[in-house]
Amino acid sequence: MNLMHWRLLVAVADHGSITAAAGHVGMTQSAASQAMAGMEATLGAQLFTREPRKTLPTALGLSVIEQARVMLGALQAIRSTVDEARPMLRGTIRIASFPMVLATFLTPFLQRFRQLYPGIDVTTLDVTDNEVLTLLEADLIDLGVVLNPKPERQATILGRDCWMAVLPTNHPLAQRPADASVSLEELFEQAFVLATGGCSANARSLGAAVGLTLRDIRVEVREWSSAFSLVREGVGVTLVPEMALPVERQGLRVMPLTAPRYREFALVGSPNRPPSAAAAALLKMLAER
Amino acid sequence: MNLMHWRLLVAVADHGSITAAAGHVGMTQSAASQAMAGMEATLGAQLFTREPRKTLPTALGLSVIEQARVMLGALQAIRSTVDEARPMLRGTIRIASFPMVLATFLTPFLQRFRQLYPGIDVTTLDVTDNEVLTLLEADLIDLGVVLNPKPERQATILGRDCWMAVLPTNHPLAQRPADASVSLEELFEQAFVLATGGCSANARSLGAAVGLTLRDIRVEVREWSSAFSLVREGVGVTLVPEMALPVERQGLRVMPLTAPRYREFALVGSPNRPPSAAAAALLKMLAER
DNA sequence: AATAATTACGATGCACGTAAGAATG
DNA sequence: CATTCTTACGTGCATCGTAATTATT
Repeated sequence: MNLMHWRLLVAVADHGSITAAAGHVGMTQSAASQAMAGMEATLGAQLFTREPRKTLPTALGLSVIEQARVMLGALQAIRSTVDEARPMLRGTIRIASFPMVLATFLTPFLQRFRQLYPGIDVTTLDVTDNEVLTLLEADLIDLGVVLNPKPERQATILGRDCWMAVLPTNHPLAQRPADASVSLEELFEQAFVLATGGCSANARSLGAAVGLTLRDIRVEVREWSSAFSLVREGVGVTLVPEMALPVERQGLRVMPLTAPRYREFALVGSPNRPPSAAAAALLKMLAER
Repeated sequence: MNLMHWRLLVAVADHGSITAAAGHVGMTQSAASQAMAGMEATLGAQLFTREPRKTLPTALGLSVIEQARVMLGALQAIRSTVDEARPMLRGTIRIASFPMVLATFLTPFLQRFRQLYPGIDVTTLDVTDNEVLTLLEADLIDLGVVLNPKPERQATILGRDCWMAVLPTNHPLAQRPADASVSLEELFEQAFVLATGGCSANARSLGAAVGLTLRDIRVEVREWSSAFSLVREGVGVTLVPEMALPVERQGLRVMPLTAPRYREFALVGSPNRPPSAAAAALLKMLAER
């Protein structure tokens, strides 16, 4: 009982003749006759009455045909689905992002994506946030991770994290109760260790956005981890994304901001051309996550 | 791409493993692996990603599986339909009716029925209306045609026809305009040819039902055709069912009754036992006609 | 080592086509 | 006599199973 046989069954019903149906599905009269006989034998019931000039469905045949159409419809739907998905089957996506984000958000997501779209090669570049913009502008990558995307740019949010104040345990502000917070204004008055994580979005830019400036920058470092050492040594306080916090926080007091500030990571496509089918699939999956 | 393969596809999705799915549908690992590879090759797209411990559907695979379930559902529906229809596949129905009805209503209907239920033998007996009742009562037949069934008896209407007055062309009442009618009262006053057609429902019983009696019965015959000859010869007028009218109406004036009277034919089952599956199928088909 | 998938290969069987036969109008 | 379905028979492809291979944990 092959699938072709169900097509044949419906064709016989539509044409009122095995011969005509056979021609329609590309079989011999003989093959069609045998196939129909075989189906009836398998089901153990007569589906058509053979009269000299025409073969018409029995009552049971009519029911069966109706459901056979459903079956064939589903089969056709499968074929359409596959054909429509064909552009997304193969392809390449180059994604640029900056350190931390790659490991924290992108990697687990891409693992799932690669599982769902095994034909699409996804390569990632680990650069700075400014370089992402350059690469996007030059169309050297398909997608890039940007921080705090402008609303006019269509961007898909990948995740966000919260800026946290980090102080030496013995710092006066660190003596507040367990669930206390610290305001950006207070923080900016302190001796400060400015860490950038290689990003242009850092404590300084965060302050600038609300008209605050750091009063007393003692050191400026690129690596977040360096900043934590300096804070432990009592050089100053610092402000870092939650994601960058170390597991070992001995000697550090981590406090939320009174008015929480976030940085959002989003994936954006090239500003110059629409995303490829592969990239579109990735963005769609991200949006539906 | 066999139907079993679609079952396999769904089973793989459900079990997350080709091996487990193979066992579930009764195949070897090898056969299953080959089958899946074959399906993917035929569709020209990868449906699963093979990882060492599990094989999970790709995005396309998920869509395909969804529709494959529809397909298999339809297939299962077909199997159920056939199984449920099995009692109606074979059987015997004996139907008793009386002349005219058999030819006019029953035969074309039974022709269609035999086409739709070729496994059911339908035999017909041609008897009088009284005999039908006797046969039904004695459970010697499955179905019988009765005239004007009592409402309390569950009966399926086969058809009806209209009582018509038949007069000699030169009869005084026959001189009325083309679309004129004649009342039962007028008719019963005339010299009358009483025809019965072998039925107990005839002009006399029709009159008795409304308190009229035939004033002047000149002849009483069994065959309708005999009555028409007598009317042509001017022996009297008669009242016959429309169905019984001859094609050749030379010398006859056929007029409707002023208050039309009908006789209804209906199929009823035995009053003692429920109808067989086969008989039920016939009654259902008649009711849905 | 254990589990899972793929590959190789031989065998079975099913479905097809050619061709002849039967039935019906 | 033409049309349609069925039967007979031989062939070929598809699919299956056994068993060996690969790959991963």
